Amino acid sequence: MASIKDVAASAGVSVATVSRVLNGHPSVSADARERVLAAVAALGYRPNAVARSLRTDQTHTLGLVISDVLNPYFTELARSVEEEARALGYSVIIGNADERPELQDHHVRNLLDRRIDGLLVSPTDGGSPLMLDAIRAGTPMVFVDRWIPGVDVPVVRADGRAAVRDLVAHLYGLGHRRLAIIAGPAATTTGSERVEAFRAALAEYGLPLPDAYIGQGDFQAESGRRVTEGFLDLPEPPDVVFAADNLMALGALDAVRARGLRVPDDLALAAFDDIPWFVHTDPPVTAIAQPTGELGRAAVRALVDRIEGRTPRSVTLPARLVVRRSCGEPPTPSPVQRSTT
Amino acid sequence: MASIKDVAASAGVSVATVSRVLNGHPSVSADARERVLAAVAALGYRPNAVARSLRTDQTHTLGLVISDVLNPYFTELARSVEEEARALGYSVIIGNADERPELQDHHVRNLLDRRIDGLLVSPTDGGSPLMLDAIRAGTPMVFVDRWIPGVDVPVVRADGRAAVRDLVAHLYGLGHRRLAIIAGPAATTTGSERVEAFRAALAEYGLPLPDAYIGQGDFQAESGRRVTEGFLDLPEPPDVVFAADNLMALGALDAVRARGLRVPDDLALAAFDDIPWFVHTDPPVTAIAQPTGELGRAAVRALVDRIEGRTPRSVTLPARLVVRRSCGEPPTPSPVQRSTT
DNA sequence: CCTCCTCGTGGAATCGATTACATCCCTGCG
DNA sequence: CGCAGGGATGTAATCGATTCCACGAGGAGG
Repeated sequence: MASIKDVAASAGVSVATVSRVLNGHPSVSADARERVLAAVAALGYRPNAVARSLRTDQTHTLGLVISDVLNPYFTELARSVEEEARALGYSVIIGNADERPELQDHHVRNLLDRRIDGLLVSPTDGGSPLMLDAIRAGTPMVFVDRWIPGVDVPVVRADGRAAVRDLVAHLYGLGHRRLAIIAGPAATTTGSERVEAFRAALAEYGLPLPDAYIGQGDFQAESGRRVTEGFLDLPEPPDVVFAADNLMALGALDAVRARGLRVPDDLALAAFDDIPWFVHTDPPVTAIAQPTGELGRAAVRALVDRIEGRTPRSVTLPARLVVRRSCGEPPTPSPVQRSTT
Repeated sequence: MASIKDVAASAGVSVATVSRVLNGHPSVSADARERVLAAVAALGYRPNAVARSLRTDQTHTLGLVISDVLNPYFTELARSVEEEARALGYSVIIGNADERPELQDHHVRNLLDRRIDGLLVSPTDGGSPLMLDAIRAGTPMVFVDRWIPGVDVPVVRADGRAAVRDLVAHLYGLGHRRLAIIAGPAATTTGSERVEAFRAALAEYGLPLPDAYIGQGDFQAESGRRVTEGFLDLPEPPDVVFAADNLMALGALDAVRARGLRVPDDLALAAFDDIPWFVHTDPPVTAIAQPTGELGRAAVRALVDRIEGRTPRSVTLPARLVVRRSCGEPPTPSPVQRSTT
């Protein structure tokens, strides 16, 4: 592969001049510029990004470590992150942690070794020593969706509290009184926050949230299935389960179906995170939708602000309830937004 | 960030010795090795992958350019690719082409500039000049899922012909005679092959495939919707539509639902690519399942073989029919595999 | 006891870019 | 006509690693 030296030789100039032409430096004669450009075209020369990065100490690359690529929510997030990054002149390397802290560390280490300019993380746990070190060392970082409490890193996320309150209102209106939740890992902020929001909303209606109605999941489908089976085996099973993410809702659906029971008649279901498939499941699933694309874009903007020396801001956007049929018919005629499809 | 020089200074040895220790070169005294390791630990030193790559001309990185990250099939593919690559000591940079040739070129160029060791591509079109040049220049490359005819690049893919035949047998057995297909872009191999396999299978039953029953889609949900509406507007609408990928099937479902019609009574539906959600849609969707994980792993192995100087092999694995309820009840009692859930 | 290897080690070149600094030439002004 | 200033260009240092080569010390064999 042709290098800058080959171009210089072919154009009859020095490498410095070639570099100047390529970087738009003003003081280059029209003649030299022309010859260089011709040589570049003739040789099909492309600058070696590796060499450039070594010299400039910039890779124009962002790292994105997400909890689970198979989760459509994170897929959409990754997509919007890449789009916005591309628009700002950055590439993105995605690391999939699969909800496993040691895999998350693997990716963080790998990305750091590659000298990415900044890191976007949706932490799988409360923060490994590695991650804490990276923050302390000043690695530009932004948390997205989930975060690690107690560290000074901007956070871009959705606030689901109002939507959870709307959901509980909706459920209460439909006559449900025994509400259960499939929680995410307590080590994640989204895992614990969603339970707290749910508990607070229930309290407003004087409803309890007994321990037996809090199932411990791990944001994966299998745990949703297991927890739901546990709920159904209870002497007094809940009327509704609220899954803290879409994959656990899928697992819950599996479990209900495997028992030959029906949603919402035997057990109602709602989920955090809305995805296109929820429109077409049997029945369509009532869910809390996050502004996923906007979160991804805002996260990139914050990170690039930090990288380029501006002051990044934390961003919190509201989530909203999308009522479908999985909690009972007909939906209460309320000001709450209805699904359009 | 500490460099190899800092380590050398702190250990009281030369950079050459540090490098030898780090790379497991044999001729280093136990004493020196110990001092170097201590210095590495004390400084928290991590080798700069950028510098190393410049010198060794290897990045230990694979590029993966896929057609659409939002398509669960490709997400699963990406995941298995990353897993296998990691197991073999490589990282993966994913580029999402969004079914747009110019975006595909953007990513190929970007990956080439970063001097990735090899490229895994699921081409969105018949091959841009850029891609053809890269192949000619000897870039290690492997096609996965889709490929470009006429070039000497190993292909890892699933053969769906037998499964399509099984599907047509199933449909015929249920009494369907007017079968239509939502095709993918003709410029992609999977786009045209699936139509051909469908046409061939229909011919075995003496059924025609009129042009009006071939809808041109682009593998995205919206096109599935549009094409399905066209079918429904026909003076003689089809009994069944077969969508060439899962997203167009989703669009078809949307279209049917928007008209207040029902699957399978008013229009039966089958899809190429099986995904977890198809179990829970209303009704569960009959689909052709590819061995996605195995495809991803085989593709990585082929590419790494090529990179490390061994001879890569093309791989073709069979797809299989998974019967559910979207084409009618009850499924014919046939030797064909039934969905277990 | 001398020579020859081998082992451990350091010095320095190298990968492909960017960029500070030096140089040269030309123009404009006093 | 001479000198200052600025534009165009080249030389060389630099980024952080790897690796070839040379060198010194020490052990083995004659």
